[in-house]
Amino acid sequence: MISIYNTLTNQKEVFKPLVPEQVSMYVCGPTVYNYIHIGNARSAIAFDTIRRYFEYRQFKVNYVSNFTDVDDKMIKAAKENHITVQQLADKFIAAFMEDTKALAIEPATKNPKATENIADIIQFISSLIAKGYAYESDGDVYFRTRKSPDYGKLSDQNIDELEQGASQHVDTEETARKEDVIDFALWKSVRNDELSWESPFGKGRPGWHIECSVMATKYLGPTIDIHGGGQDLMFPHHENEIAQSEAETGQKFANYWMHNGFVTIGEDDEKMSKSLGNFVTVHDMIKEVDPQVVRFFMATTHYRHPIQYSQTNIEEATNNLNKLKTAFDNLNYRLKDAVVGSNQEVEAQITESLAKFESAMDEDFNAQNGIAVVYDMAKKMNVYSEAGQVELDSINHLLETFKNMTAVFGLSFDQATEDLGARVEELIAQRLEAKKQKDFQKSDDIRDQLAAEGIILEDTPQGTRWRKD
RNA sequence: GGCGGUAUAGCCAAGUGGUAAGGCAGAGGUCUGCAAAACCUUCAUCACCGGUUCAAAUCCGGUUACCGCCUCCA
Repeated sequence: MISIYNTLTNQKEVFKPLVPEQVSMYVCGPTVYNYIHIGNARSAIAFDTIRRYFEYRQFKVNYVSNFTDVDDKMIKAAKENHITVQQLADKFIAAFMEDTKALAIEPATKNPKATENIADIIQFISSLIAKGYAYESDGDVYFRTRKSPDYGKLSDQNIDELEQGASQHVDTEETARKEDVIDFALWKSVRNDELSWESPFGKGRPGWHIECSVMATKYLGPTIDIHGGGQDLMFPHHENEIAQSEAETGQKFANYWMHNGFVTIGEDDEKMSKSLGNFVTVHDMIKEVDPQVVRFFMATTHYRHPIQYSQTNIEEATNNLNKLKTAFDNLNYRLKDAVVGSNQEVEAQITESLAKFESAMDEDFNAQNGIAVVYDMAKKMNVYSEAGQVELDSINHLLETFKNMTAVFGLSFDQATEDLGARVEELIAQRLEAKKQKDFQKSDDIRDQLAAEGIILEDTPQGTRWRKD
């Protein structure tokens, strides 16, 4: 039984899917006007990990995540680069695919684009107008926020206080067209030659929030199981999505709302964001940091907690990941001398670890507790790899279980079957011979030489084990 | 001003009533020709004050500090 912390109710709730064994998830994706930054990556990793755990738990997951490929920022960036909005979008969608692949994020079931759903968006807006939830004003269309009876329920905001807050940040020209300052745009009129579409309300383009309502309901139905995104999207974006969607369908939009924490950066622990200009793109980061380390670091931090992206934390993650890799390799090395059969004690430990892992992850995807079980497994694997006699079935079972658990975090461990090459094999053999003759000077020289080439030799009772540095 | 979130060892970080998981770093030890890897041992009373309780990091009240949202942002 999986529990989820639901931002809508501010408490943990038992997850009950709309359809047994299935999960529909909608996660707000990026605006594709630049390379994604590590905050976007954090969100994608958090929800990918959640998705992977559902899949581990045998759920069939329908995971939809959009690309916002038309808005003011897109148009501005396209102009600056003297390319079309479409070309800009194509470029950064391709980059997104590349970056997320490096971070071992599974492709979404569907990545709809706003521009591919304009007809549905217009339809949705027309319907809201017909129902009295929206109104046209000088070519724009706005949502009547006050018609939404429980507006503010997600972010726990009071509509009157929002109104006060909103009045401090107004674009007077736009306000003049609104009935109420807290109304938000569904459709923005376009008067020049910018990217636009014809509509019953005139030439224009969709507002930001509407695309998610349209695409979520279109691809996943009027009610979805889980809607996710970064904490900063809670208000106004998700609040507005709820208002629009529930006005249109008359049904609850999403049963569970999940929001991931931020990435902070620098000594001040400051929130990283594009507007502050202190962001690191994934494109740049993975030139310097192993993407698997980043994946590990972010996936094993609790998704609701902030992540401090720092040199120290990345180094620590590197050490921890190496520890896991070493444990895997150490046990893997014993396959060659394992005897047929299985070990009851080891089997019992596996069963126990699995139960612990699952109860940890069932509890709102508590990755910290989950990874603690993985560390424990690694320790058991190391202990077993030093046993005098090891059993083939149990080694394989341990390795397989370890792989399954770590796969939830997007990690993969491969059996080292790589051929080192005849020259290296020969050197290892020479070192062994030198050791036999107690010519330690020579054996150490060979070890140092290989170490310089990135090949680490380790002596065990079963022979010389090697790994790449 | 409104709303929300944090505060646990040198660092990262679990833990919502029963006497502090785990990892990194550190110290000591075992194994090894020496290493490496690994294993073992060791390392905190939970921001502060007050209260409830047989019992609180965990509940209640208050204080302080930091962070986020309320405007584009994952």
